[in-house]
Amino acid sequence: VRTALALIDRDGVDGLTMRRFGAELGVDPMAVYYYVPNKSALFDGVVEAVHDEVDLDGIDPARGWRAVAADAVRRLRTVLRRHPNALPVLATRPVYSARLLDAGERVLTLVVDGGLGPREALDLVSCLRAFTVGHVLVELGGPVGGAAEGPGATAITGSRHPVLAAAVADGYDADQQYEIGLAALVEGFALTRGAA
Amino acid sequence: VRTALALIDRDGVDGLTMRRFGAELGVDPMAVYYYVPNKSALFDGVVEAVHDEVDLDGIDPARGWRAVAADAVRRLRTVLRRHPNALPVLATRPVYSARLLDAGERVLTLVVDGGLGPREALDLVSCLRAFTVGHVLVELGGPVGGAAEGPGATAITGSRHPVLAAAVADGYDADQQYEIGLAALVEGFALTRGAA
DNA sequence: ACCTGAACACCGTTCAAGT
DNA sequence: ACCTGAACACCGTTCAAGT
Repeated sequence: VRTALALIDRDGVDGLTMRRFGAELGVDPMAVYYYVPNKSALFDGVVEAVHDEVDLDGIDPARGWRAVAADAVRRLRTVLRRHPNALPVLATRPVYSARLLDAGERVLTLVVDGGLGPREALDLVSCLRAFTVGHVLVELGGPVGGAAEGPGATAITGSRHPVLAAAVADGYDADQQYEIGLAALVEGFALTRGAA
Repeated sequence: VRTALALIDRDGVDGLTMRRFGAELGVDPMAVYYYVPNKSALFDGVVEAVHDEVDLDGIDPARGWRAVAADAVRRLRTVLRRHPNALPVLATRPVYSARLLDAGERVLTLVVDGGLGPREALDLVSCLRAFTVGHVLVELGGPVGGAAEGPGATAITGSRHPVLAAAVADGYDADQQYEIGLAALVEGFALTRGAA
């Protein structure tokens, strides 16, 4: 599974091929099928492997649920950005393995220990997670300010897109925007669902 | 392009094949290449087609930027949910066509007319968009409360996942959770970046 | 200008066969 | 138990050829 992830990191999702995978392992391509039922299961393994990189240690519930939830999801973001090629797989494949369920429980427990009710914790973490995945998805898709690659790409023109141009005028920083959204989501949640 | 989207809606992303596409059009499979350079361009067309379904008419800036932004993104969500099979394509492919840029400008203009600065409008809409796409992505991936399909799927067990079990105890409603996150993001944005 | 069909270099997966 | 290799039914794309 580790080699599968490495292959995706290097060559993209389409670069992971049962044949290439076998070659990388120095083995007949079809030998893989003895250990893995099919390519789909291999992808599931990759999803788990990426999530395993998220380090939840050292998050202190005593700092309160806002800090806990924000930190947990920041760490997820860091890992996601480390594997840009694997992200489409992550975002697209729902995997309900015991390992992933355990990780979810762990995060929720931290947030609950930070002072939120179970239901509120789940809603908050789910929303933060959705925001994080979505944000990294567009960030890695290319800069919002145009400059996109490929044919058919169009740049922002001040005459045709005055508001967009004005918005992007003094730069565009994905990290900064992520923090803005993160803060808004957490504070807004406190406001509308608020506990302490 | 319309038939391409229909094919995806019916048979999934992998169901869209140049050969099948040609067949659906009642034409030699390879005739498609006269009109479209490659499959990638066809996908770009599909992304545009889906976005075109988002109806921005009748959103009244007079109701203020909060209502405008929330409504715009709710309408996006409705469209995304209408094309579950196309969503992975949407989420994954950045397309910077003139058409999509125009649509973005239009939304931003509405929000700015609703009383927000250009930069704030871009940050808010980007974050809302990321949240919306991410949320629909997990919603369509399957219910969070387990019940996932496929082998290796595990259910939540009260003993192993007490917090998760407690959180899901009285049901789980994706629409409701989306509205919670949406409200939190908008209100939190008002709080931290606030204009009127 | 528009379409055809053969061909090329790949896929994922199955399966009988080897050790 | 673990690996091989031929085979099957597909892919996307190119290209010479037809009308």
